[in-house]
Amino acid sequence: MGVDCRGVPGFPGEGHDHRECVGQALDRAAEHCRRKSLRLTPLRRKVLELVWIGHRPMGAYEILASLRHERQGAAPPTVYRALDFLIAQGMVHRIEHLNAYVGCTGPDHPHAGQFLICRSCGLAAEINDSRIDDAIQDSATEAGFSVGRRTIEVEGVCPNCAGAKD
Amino acid sequence: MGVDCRGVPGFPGEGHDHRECVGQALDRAAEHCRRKSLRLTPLRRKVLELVWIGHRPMGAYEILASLRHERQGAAPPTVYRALDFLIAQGMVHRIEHLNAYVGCTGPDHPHAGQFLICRSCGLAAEINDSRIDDAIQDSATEAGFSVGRRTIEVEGVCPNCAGAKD
DNA sequence: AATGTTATGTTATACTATTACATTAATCAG
DNA sequence: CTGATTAATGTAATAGTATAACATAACATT
Ligand SMILES: [Zn+2]
Ligand SMILES: [Zn+2]
Ligand SMILES: [Zn+2]
Ligand SMILES: [Zn+2]
Repeated sequence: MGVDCRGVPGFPGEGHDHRECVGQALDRAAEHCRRKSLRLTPLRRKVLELVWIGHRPMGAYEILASLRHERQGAAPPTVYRALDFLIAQGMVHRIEHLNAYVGCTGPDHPHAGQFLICRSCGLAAEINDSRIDDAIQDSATEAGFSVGRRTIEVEGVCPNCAGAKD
Repeated sequence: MGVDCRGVPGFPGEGHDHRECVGQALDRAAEHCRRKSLRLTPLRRKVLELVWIGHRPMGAYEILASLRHERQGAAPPTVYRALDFLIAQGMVHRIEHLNAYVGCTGPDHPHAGQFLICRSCGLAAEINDSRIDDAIQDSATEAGFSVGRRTIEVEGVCPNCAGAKD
């Protein structure tokens, strides 16, 4: 069934079964909400699906445009409120330097995502590497700084795109 | 003369001579431009000075408002163009998650800044810790990803503010 | 001075996000 | 089931951030 696009870290290969990939994300979200007695409403579910449509970060207004295909009256707050919920639940991360949003593969335990973002194809891979977290923690501690939310975003070229240059 | 606010890493203490601190930043900028035959125009110099006024990230429109005190016709492009120049020369960094800009202490060799940003007082300390860079580099390499620009922003509580709680 | 280049002025607009308040839908007590 | 309560969404307006496009001015080179 192609490459497992939930594999972290890594970029999804070309052949991966993306329908399955999105389906799993939606299933995880449903299960997560069920356990926490939260409401994965049709709107929230749809926004999550739209965020997952590619493995690339999507802008809020891009999501809004898609959403309007089936929900004609949707407005910015419609999307931003759904995103707020999904982010609070760890199902979506915000990429600061793109003002864009991307689905998270492992919402079970809270974490700030660490991202590799390809400048060529736009795909984003979430890596959650404890070495990076540890290095930040060590450095901050030496400065007497108590660490909260972290933003780790690395722009560069993914292996697929680097290979394509040959 | 108080704590040296150019010391990296670290947060400037209360007593540091900030006039001197800004003066040094402007001097470094002038020297940098002289060596590279770049023009540190009055506008660019003033914007750099405004960015340096606090050790806290400043928004573009906040800079614009200050700038207008002495340059009545200033408009958004006035500020953004100066910031573009200063960023390209490594004299200023952009803090993505605040949409704000902060002066860099070491523009000599190009680098992406790593920042500790206090959620209480707003001060930003630039740390450029090779351990963090190395961890990112290692992780990216294992994913086959070639690293370009990095965004490392850590929000938390600085030692001054943590101490103030007592 | 004539020319080409870089920087700035100026106006308008695009893009991103939030406020405020009205309405609807789900939950819960009785 | 009804009514009260809370949570979610609809809707309109606005705030905040950044850029496009073109004109003018300053600077550098010949
Ligand atoms: Zn994640
Ligand atoms: Zn790529
Ligand atoms: Zn720096
Ligand atoms: Zn502080």
